[in-house]
Amino acid sequence: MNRAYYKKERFTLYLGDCLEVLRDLPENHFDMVFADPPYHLSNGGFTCHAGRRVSVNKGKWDESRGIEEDFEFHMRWLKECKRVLKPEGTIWISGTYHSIYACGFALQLVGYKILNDIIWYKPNASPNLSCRYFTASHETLIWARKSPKAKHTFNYEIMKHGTWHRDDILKKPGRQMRSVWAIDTPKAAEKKFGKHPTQKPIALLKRIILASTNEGDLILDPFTGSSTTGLAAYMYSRSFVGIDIEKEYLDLSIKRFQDIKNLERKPKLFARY
Amino acid sequence: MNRAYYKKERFTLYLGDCLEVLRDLPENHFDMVFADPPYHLSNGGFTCHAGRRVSVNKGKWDESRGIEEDFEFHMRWLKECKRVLKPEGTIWISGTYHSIYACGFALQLVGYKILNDIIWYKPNASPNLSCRYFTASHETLIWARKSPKAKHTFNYEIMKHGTWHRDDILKKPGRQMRSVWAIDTPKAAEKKFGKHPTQKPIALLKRIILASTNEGDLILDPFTGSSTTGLAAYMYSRSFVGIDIEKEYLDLSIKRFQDIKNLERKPKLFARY
DNA sequence: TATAAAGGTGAATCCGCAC
DNA sequence: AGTGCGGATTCACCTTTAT
Repeated sequence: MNRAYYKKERFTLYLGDCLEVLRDLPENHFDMVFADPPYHLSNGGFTCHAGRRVSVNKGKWDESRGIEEDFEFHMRWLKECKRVLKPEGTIWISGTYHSIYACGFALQLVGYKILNDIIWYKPNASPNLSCRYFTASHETLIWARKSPKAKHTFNYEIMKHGTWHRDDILKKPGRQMRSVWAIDTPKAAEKKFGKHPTQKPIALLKRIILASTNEGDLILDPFTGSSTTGLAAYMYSRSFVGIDIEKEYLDLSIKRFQDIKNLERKPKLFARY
Repeated sequence: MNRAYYKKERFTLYLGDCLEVLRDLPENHFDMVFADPPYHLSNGGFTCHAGRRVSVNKGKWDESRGIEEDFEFHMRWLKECKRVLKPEGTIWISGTYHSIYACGFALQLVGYKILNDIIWYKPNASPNLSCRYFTASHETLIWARKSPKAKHTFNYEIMKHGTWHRDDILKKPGRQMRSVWAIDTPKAAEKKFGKHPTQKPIALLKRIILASTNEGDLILDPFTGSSTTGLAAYMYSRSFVGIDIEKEYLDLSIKRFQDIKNLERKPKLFARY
């Protein structure tokens, strides 16, 4: 068993390759997985290597190879996550078009049942500078259940009657939560300890966790990055296990976790819903 | 060569299996393809057969078989569409989570380059009756180019400076068109000649056609249904070829096309942008 | 002290130009 | 013909200044 890189109360971090760490975790163990997998080789011509972005543009043959290799990778980690999920457990996957189609198709092939796809709309997205495309201003989240049969957690009333509409122009008060959410990308205040390229806003993870888990549940993030998932889990009295291959990001996670005590003094960030 | 089921001016319909009709069309011929492919066997437990929906629920083995068969089908029609597209041509694919991940991944494997994914948000979507999921209120559209190299058409200024904001709460006037569009589902007036299960609003197709084609361009819809694509193409002086395997839907298409003359008297439907 | 206006900064991609 | 650099593009944020 891998030794934890950091453990405090209900917040645990493992340093290492996600497939290797996952193999050592017990099966039927987690209530929910949130995963923001890396893009790898395909499409963008970049891969994440030792914390730096390295060009791997080797022409069309390699690009198509990259797509297939990405897909194999997604199949592998999705299978491992399925093993460690409880039968009634669910998984969230986030991504842009570079990765989400391979992920979503792999998810279906591995046997998960998709429950919803959710669109995170970013009202404050950056403009498109090339002026030859639409301005990318959303990410896709897929929510799926391990087993086609089991009964998943969905906190319908909290989603419906919470005060989400105060920050989300698309949520109508007292109406059902829909599949498109308007949430700003993180502002400077949320990034004060350092930057992670795909850092999610805490408001997004809070909504996900409140919707699909209960107090005391155990949540896993196999590509934890700066651990926004872990912070939201901790705030709502869930337990958390995060994995990342980059020590740099785990150190950033720890700084953010230790700062939660400061956040506690700001009631707005801890508003229940 | 298949004989056209209907042809008038720039509006042509073929009756038959889309793969067979596509095989008879010349290569490097079309400027744009819009496709709303069927779900087939997987996931929903339904298949479209002779105009009726037939249950094909045969348990898990068949479900997984269905996913793979769907994928093979998507690979086939996407390859055929690639052949008939001009090098600088683009393709739009629409779908919900049941089909869009298989389609998107097949698209990438076949060698298209994804340009954007667009979210069609439906402000007037139906509520979720089970109360165990988020309310599905969007569809996904993928926009991709045949060749990774060639230069595609994108009418940036029309998208940016058009009056879209009059009907779309997410479009800011004078700002770039973004990847999430708020457009209502078709009202009764748009369905007066009959119903098609996945009929799209004319406003959606008008935006797509104005964004990604020029006057006189040739547009193909291999699963044309009630031919909303064809109507929008005709209104904007593009040429159109539609294919469907259901005679019933082609007859509906013809009724709608012949009614365009009436629409012409209603300036609102013909507003340029 | 709060609100409003004004100016500088940064992000990603493509183009043309020089070599 | 490939490489590599600089410029252009847009819009939300952040900071500074003004009311």
